[in-house]
Amino acid sequence: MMTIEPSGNKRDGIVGIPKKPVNRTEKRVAKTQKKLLSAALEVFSEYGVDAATIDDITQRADLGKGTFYRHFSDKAEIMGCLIDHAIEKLIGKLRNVDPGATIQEALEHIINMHYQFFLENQDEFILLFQGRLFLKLDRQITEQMEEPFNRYFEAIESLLSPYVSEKMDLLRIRRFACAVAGFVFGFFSFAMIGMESEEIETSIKPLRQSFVKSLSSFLVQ
Amino acid sequence: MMTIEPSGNKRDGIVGIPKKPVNRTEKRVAKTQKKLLSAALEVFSEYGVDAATIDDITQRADLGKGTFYRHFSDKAEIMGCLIDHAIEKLIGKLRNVDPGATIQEALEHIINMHYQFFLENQDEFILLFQGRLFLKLDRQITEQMEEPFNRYFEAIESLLSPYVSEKMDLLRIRRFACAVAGFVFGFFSFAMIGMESEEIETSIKPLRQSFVKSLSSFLVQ
DNA sequence: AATATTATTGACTAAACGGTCGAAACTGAC
DNA sequence: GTCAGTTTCGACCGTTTAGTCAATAATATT
Repeated sequence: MMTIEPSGNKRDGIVGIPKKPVNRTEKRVAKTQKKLLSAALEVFSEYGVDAATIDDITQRADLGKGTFYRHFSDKAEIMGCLIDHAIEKLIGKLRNVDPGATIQEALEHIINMHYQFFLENQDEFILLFQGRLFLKLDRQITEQMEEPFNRYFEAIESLLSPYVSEKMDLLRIRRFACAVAGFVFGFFSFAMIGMESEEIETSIKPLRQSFVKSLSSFLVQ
Repeated sequence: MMTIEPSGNKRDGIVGIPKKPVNRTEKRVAKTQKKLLSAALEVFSEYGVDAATIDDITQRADLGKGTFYRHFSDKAEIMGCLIDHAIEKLIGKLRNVDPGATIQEALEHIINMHYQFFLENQDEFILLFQGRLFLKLDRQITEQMEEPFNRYFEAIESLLSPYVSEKMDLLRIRRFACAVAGFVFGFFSFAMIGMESEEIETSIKPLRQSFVKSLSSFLVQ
């Protein structure tokens, strides 16, 4: 009656339109998948992606081990789903910007949305940052991992393109995206061991202002 | 004749004064340890710390497996040595700053030295960044990992203390250190997938200038 | 209700890994 | 050269883990 589609479509179910389940079987399947995904997110952020085992995930999800393999081919695949999901959430936040905003306002919006996202979704923040590590690591995994990050870059690019002159090359925008992402990710990463969580909010404000000033001059110059 | 000292002193041998080996046995031991450390550094940065196995390390070092356990108690210990070493190298670069420099020059020096360090020691950069991940992860490992990072913070603090008023609280300096480290680490991390390596150098320059301006106003304000 | 289809289960297997230990190689002292 | 002390070696063992599969439970169809 209903067979779980092979590899390609699994991610679409999460990232794309969630296709309302119609009958009980589909509801059960959706529920199981959701349980697996949220259990994996917790476990990955607690133990680290590498240290986490399939048993950790299924035990936390209160499901049999075989069930995992009916939904995902391995740990890399479920991690890919989670990264996709997290990035899509972050991109969604970035998109709802006031169309009449100045460039400074747009920049502040970008940084604020990153800030908000990390505060609200610490697990996903940690996950994204773990994914970010695969730099020189195994090529297969790396290339698979980079794709959602590229979508993220493109989202920032399209958000800023209205503000820059048409002769503005993509390279500059990409540089900007790197700088913002690096600043925000990196700042929060370090802030988390360097200061208490309540201090982060007060300390980010003046720095953000200066950073926005720097960035806007970097963009128009 | 010569017994390898237990746990505590192993790190000193790397970080502190390297104590010249006098006889052939000590030379051999030093050489073995060096082989293990550089093999581990390569393997960690290629496969990731968690994915790397002891066999990976000893095979790359062309040594027997038992030899590893004669020098290090486990993977965490050898990683601790490598992180110590990398941070010490970075701190060393930070220290040789012109005593008569202005605050802007000092800030640029800090950023430049980070930049230089990462260009010259990509493996160690990746290693430090992997270490940075252990945020919510297992407490024991986390606390052990944070100690060298705190030394790093302190180095930046002492470097800047001459320039700020004596009423300047440590918290502000720590915030600054977080911002610099986050900016540099994060920028390079993202730059490595966002742009080609030759572009990084040209793109960091204008951004660094603006960043320095922001930071100095953040410090004096 | 009976049957078919699919999802779930968890015991099981094979492989991988961490860590050990006795043998062998190396070194220095005599 | 011999002997004692030390390092190195890699086969070995126990544990852990990824992945399988036959049995079972849940749902849909008739």
